[in-house]
Amino acid sequence: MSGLQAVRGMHDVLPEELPRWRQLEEVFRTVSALFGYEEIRTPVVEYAQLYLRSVGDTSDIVTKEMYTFADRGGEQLALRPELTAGVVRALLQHGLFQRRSLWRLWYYGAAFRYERPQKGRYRQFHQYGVECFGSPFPESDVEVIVVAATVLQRLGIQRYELHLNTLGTLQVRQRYREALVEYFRSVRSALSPESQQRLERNPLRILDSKHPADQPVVAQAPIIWDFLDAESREHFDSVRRALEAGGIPVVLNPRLVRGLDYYTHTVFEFVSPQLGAQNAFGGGGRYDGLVESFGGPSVPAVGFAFGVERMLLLMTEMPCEEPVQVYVASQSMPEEAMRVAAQLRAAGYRTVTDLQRRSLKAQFREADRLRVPVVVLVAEQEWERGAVVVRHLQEQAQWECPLAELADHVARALSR
RNA sequence: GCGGGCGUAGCUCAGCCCGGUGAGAGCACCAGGUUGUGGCCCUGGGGGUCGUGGGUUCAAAUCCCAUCGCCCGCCCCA
Repeated sequence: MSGLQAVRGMHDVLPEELPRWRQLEEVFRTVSALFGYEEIRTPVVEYAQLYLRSVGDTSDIVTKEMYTFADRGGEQLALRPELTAGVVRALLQHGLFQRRSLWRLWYYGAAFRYERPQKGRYRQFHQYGVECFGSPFPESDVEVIVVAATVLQRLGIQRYELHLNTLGTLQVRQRYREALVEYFRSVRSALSPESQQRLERNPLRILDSKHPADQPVVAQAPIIWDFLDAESREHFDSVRRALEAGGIPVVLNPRLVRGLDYYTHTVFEFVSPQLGAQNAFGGGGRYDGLVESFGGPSVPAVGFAFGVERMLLLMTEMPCEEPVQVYVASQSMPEEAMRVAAQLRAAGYRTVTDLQRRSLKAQFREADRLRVPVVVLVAEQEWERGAVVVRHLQEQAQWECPLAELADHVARALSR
């Protein structure tokens, strides 16, 4: 391990990629607010057992992907592998469910999983998500999905599919699970080794196995839609109708199951073929039992999370934020140039000067490289009369201007 | 955690198979051509522990082993 190297799977965000990150973050904020969602921030570190109770102990996230460690007092802590558990913990710790029966919340931050890095899969990654606590009704499922779709629309991400399914109530899920186990046992030897293991621990996950051997077996497996009771069916149909009415196209996928144990009823995933093996860049669903499983009141909830790095992979346009507007070049007069630059900044123009005492030619080259529209040239000849030269690069036009009127002249040049 | 590919200048890569000619190209960067002015062109220049460590050899970027990192698939999931 070289000392000058970021930890495996963890990445720097260099200046040239930051405009994109900022654009994402701004869209998260404005869209959340548009729907009345409030931001919540929770610690990056939690007690490790928090995740055992929420994500489920059959999930690999908990069994082998968590960064855990003991602090100096011997407490087992964990870097958060996802953010929902921490949000629920915070809500309960501060008694927020006693103050209001409905909470619309959003979060944004880093999460950590100890996995083998791949395209779109990192050990430190970022999630943006929203959670709606307090409504058992399909309107809230729909609202949350519409928030997600609005975010994508504002970011110009278009080539994706929204996959939708239902897991039904806990009872439905239980009965379906039994039927699945029975079926997969009967064809056990045809399954991949990984899926044979999953059969005991988490049989639903076999459905979205990508292993070639599993494909034909999965295609013949029982379908959850045949197990839905009236309540589950009605909830599912209602969500579908509303999304259709809202002009949000969905792909119904009976084999979509989500990794985390706490989902009931609606589950959904945003997928894109551009991402390779990690083709899902966002997902969520309803988790009515989660709050209660923490020892809290019975509060229904729906939510989703986007993987920020995966969204970045889908964003083709690079927004250019706050480009420099004026370059103050000088003929061996760095101090005067700094004063002129200060004057322009005071007038509100984003302005830079040369800091390397380079030739005029080099300064103009730099201005051109920065795509600065206007160069102000400070040179002895004009300076003696209290003037400078204003040059408009693209139009190759330049004129002399008294120092006192510089801001006006720059304004005029910039408006061309 | 499992299987495979790859690490040579800031970037993209050639050289590696058949060890030995001064470690190269394009782009980028710097300077000059234009002693008050950019983009194009010309000329020159800076920059490399050939991922790291060990081994084989008279000699290793080149062969062998280990290790770290990246990429692809499985797993997992955002």
